[in-house]
Amino acid sequence: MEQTQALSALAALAHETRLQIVRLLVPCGQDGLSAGEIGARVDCSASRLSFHLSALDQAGLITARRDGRRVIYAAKRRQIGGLIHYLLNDCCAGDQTVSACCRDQTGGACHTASDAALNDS
Amino acid sequence: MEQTQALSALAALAHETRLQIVRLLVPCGQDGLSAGEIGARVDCSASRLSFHLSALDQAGLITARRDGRRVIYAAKRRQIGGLIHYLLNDCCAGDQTVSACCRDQTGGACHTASDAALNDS
DNA sequence: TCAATAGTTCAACGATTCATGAGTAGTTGA
DNA sequence: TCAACTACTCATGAATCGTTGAACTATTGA
Repeated sequence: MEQTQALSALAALAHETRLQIVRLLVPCGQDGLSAGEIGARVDCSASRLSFHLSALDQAGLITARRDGRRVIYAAKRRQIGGLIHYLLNDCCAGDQTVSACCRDQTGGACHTASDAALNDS
Repeated sequence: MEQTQALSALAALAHETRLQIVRLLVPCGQDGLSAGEIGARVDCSASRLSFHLSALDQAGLITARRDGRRVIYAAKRRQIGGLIHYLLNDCCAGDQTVSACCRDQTGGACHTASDAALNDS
């Protein structure tokens, strides 16, 4: 993933409704959900929903396909994984503390030897 | 990490200059860099830099401490790791495809059996 | 062909964010 | 105390984003 792509993906996710849409779509996999179903669960107007869906689409985080009179949206899980990979490896250069906290957040503690004594770095 | 916190962290990262600052600070760990050093490497005006640094600070992604006449900024790596953990586990519910693509992006291929045949979901 | 259904697009408005430059505040050394 | 240095705050104008409602397009079935 390139920086431009990552930036637009981050901007797309930095919105409550859109994050909620992604949260809904990921477990549905390729089957996805229709715009109407998403709208019913997300509770926003049709035009607003359409706006957010196209923002996610343009950011490359979801795909759209028509099925009769419905439009089905599905999460592009590989792209989402790619974004997380980018944050972890490109932006944080595979930093051990970041990786450790990414893997394990139970209790908010980090478990790498070198960071056991750190306050909140 | 809570949703509100994650949203502000995502919004903070969704900007080229701020992402660049994080990229600079993570490898420096607790030592961090002074505002002046960051400004020299990031190439933006002092006031703009200050604005971006305070945005990152408010989002909980960096810390500031004074050292003489300098102000030293350091990445809060645990928070950054927490954000990535949130994306992976809360938003994507630990989805296997997302996790696999997050771990391995070589060639852009995913390696879970169930997703080998998927196009780009 | 026509009505109903499912979604999208558009213009308009308000709110927020961004970049700039001027001015201000804290720290140091003479 | 004062000048130099380092960094922040504030006011401004421009640009972007988010929301709304009305109008539009595409599809289906009678």
